[in-house]
Amino acid sequence: MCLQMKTKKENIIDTAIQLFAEKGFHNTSISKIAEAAGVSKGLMYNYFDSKEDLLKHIFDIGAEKLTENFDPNRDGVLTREELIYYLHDIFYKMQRERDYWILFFTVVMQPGMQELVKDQTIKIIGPMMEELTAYFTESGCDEPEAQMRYFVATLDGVGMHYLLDPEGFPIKKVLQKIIKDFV
Amino acid sequence: MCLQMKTKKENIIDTAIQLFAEKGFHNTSISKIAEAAGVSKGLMYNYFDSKEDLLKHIFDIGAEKLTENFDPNRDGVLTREELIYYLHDIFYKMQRERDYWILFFTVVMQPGMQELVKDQTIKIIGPMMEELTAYFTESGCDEPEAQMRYFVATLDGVGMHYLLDPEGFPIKKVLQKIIKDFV
Amino acid sequence: MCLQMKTKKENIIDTAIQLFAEKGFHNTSISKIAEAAGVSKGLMYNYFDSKEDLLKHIFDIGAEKLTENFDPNRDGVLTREELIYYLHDIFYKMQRERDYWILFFTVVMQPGMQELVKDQTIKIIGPMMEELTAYFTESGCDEPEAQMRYFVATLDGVGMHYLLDPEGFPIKKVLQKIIKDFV
Amino acid sequence: MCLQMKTKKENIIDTAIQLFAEKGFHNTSISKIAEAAGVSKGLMYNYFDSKEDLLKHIFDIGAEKLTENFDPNRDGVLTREELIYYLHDIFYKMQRERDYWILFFTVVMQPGMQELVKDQTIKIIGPMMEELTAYFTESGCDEPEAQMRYFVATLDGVGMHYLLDPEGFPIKKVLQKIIKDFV
DNA sequence: TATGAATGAGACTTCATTCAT
DNA sequence: TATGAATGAAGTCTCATTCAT
Repeated sequence: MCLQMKTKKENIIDTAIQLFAEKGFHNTSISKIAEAAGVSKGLMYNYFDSKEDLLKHIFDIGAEKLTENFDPNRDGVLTREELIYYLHDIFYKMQRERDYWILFFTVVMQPGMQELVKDQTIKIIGPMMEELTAYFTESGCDEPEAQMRYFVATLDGVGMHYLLDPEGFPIKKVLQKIIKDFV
Repeated sequence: MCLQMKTKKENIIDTAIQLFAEKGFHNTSISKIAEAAGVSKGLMYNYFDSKEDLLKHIFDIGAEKLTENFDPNRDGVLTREELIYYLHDIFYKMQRERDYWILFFTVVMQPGMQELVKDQTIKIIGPMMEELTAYFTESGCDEPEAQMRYFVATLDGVGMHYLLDPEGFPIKKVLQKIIKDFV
Repeated sequence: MCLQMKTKKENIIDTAIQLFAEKGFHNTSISKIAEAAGVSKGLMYNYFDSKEDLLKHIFDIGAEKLTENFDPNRDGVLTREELIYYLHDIFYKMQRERDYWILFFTVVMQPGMQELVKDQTIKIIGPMMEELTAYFTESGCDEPEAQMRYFVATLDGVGMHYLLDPEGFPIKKVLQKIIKDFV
Repeated sequence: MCLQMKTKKENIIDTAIQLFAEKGFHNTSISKIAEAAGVSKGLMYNYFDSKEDLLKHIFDIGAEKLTENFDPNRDGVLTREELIYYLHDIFYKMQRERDYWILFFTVVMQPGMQELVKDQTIKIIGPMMEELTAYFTESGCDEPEAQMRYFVATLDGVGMHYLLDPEGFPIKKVLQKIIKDFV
C-alpha cells in the first residue's frame, strides 16, 4: 500500500530471522512465526516451499551482505584501505543486524544445516578467500594461504564472540588489533 | 564389568556424542541413539532424566577436557610454556575427539541451547579468562583484557575452522602464528 | 467466442477430466486444475460450487454418452441390430475418450463417491436395464433378469480391462465373443 | 493375552479394511482408524511406515486369498472341476469378506493407487492368467488368449456388481451362466 | 536393570474455499 | 468476469516420554 508498510512476505522473513536467531531453527515452529508475523500458517507456503526453503531464502538474500563491501570497486584486487574499510563495515553490520548474523553463524555451525547452504556458502566465501590469499601474497607474507585461513578463522571467532556478547566484547580495541596483526 | 567392556551408560553417551555431532541435536532421536547403542529406549531414562539432560551430561563430563591441561600445576599462574603446551593439547584433542568438539561448539553457538549450559560454561571459562588476563598483564600487554578476549575468540574461530575442515585447515602453521602473535 | 476457441468453462472441465483420470480425484487439487487450464483458482468457483460439484458436473454431462446411442430411435424397443451398434459405439468411445471413461468407472467404484452420483446413475442405468431385460425376454432367454445383470456386469468388466490396458486387451475379438454370447 | 483377543495390530488392520471399504482410502484418516480401533494415532506408525504402507500391507496379506484355491493341488494344470470349485470359492469369499474385496477392487481401479500395488498385482495375476490360457487351449478354444482376457474381465465385472449390490445381484444364476459359457 | 508397546502433543504441510480488488 | 492473496481446518507423521512386565 504505502511506503512504510512492510509486505506480508517481508514480515514473515523478518519475524523468522528474529525467532530463528532467538530460539534456534528447530525450536521455532511455523505456527509461531505465523502468529508473530500476524499471518496465517498457510500463507507461509504461498511464499516458501517449506520451512527449510524459508531458511535458505533468508540465508541467500542476506549472504550478499557478507560480500557487498568486500573489494568495493570490484577490480579483483584488494587494497589495504579496502580491507580496513571492509572490516569496519562487517562488524558494524553485526551490530546493526545482530539477529541475522547470529542466524548466519548458527546455520553454518549446525550439522545438518551446513549442507543446506553449502553451495551458497562456497560460492560466496571462495572468491573472498582467493582475493585474500592474493592480498597476503602481495604483502610479502611468508605463508599467504595459511595466513588467509588464520585470518578468516579469526574473523569468525571474533564475530561470534561479539554477537554473543555485544556489550561486553571490546570490539573496537580488538578490531584495531586485528588490523595491526593482519592488514 | 571388565576393562574392555564399555558400560551401557558409556555406550549411550558415546553414541549420542557421535550422532549429535553428525546430525545435530534435534535431528537425532532417542530411538536412533538407543538403536545405535544397542539398548532399549526405556533404558535411556534410567540414566538420564530427558534428552536435554543427556546433552547437559555430555557437555558437563566433557567440559573439563577444555581445562584439564590449562595451568596444569594449578598454581593459578600461567607460564609461557604452560600456555604453549595447552594450545598444542587443545588442538590435539580436537583431532582425536572431533565429534565431541563439534558438539561442543554447536551447543555453545545454538540459541536455545546456550541457556542449557550457560552456568557450566561460565564456571569453566570464567577462571580461564581471568588467568589469561593476568598472563597478558604480566607480558606487558597494553590492553590485557581486550587481548584476552581477542585471544579466546581467535582460538574459537580457529577451532571451528579446524573442526569443519580438518584435512584442509593448516592447523600446524596457524598454531605457530597464534603462538607468535599471542604468547 | 469463435468455433475453435474453447470457453474457459470447457477448458476447466476438460482439464479436470484429464487430471482426475490421471491422478485421481483426491490427488488433483483445484490449484493444479486451474493452473493446467490456464485460469485462476477463484474462477473455478464462478462456474462450480465446489470441487465435488465439478465432479458431479463432469459425471452428468458425460453420463449421457453412455446412453446416447442406446435404442437410437427411442422407440423403447431394442433390436438386435441396435444392440450390436451400441456395443461397437460404446467401446469406440472408450478408445476415443479414454480419460473420461476411466474417471467414470473410478467414480462408480469409489466408496464415498458413489452416493455423490447415485441419483444420476440410477436415472441413467435404470431404463437401460429395463430395456435390456425386455430384449432378453424377447430373445427367449430363460432368466432374462439374471441374463441382463450378467450382461451389464460383463460389459463393465470388459470396459474396465480395456481402459486399463488399451493396447494389450483384444477388444475386437472379445466384442465378437460378447455378441455371440449375448446378442 | 488370551486366544480370543485380537492383537492391536490386527485391530488396526481390520478397522482399516472396514473404513477404507466404507469411505474410501482418501476419506479415511489415520485419526479415524485409530479412534475406531481404540488405539492412539502414534501406534499406527509402530506397525506401518505410512498410511500407504498400511494399505499395501492389507492388499498384500489379502491378495493371496485371490489365488489360494486356484489350482489347489498346485500341479500347474487346471481341471474343469478345479475351475468350477475356484469360481464358487471366490464368490463365496466376496460374500464373507465383502469389505476386503470392495477395497481390493477399489484400489485396483483407482488411478494413483495402481502403481502402489502394481508389482504385487502382476505377481499374483500373471500366473493365473497363464494357467487359464492353457486351460482354454486345452479345451479346444479358438482364441485361448482372448478367451482368457474375456473370462477374467467378466469375473471382475461380475465381482464388482455383486459387491456393490449383494442383495440384488443374482449371483447364483449368473455363476451358472459363467460356468456354462466358459468352463 | 531392561524392554518396547503405547501415548499424545505438536510439528510440517496441503488445500478447498473466500473475498477484496 | 477474473484474480490470487489469504485463511484455517484437517491431514500425515515424529518423537520424547511413560509404564506394565
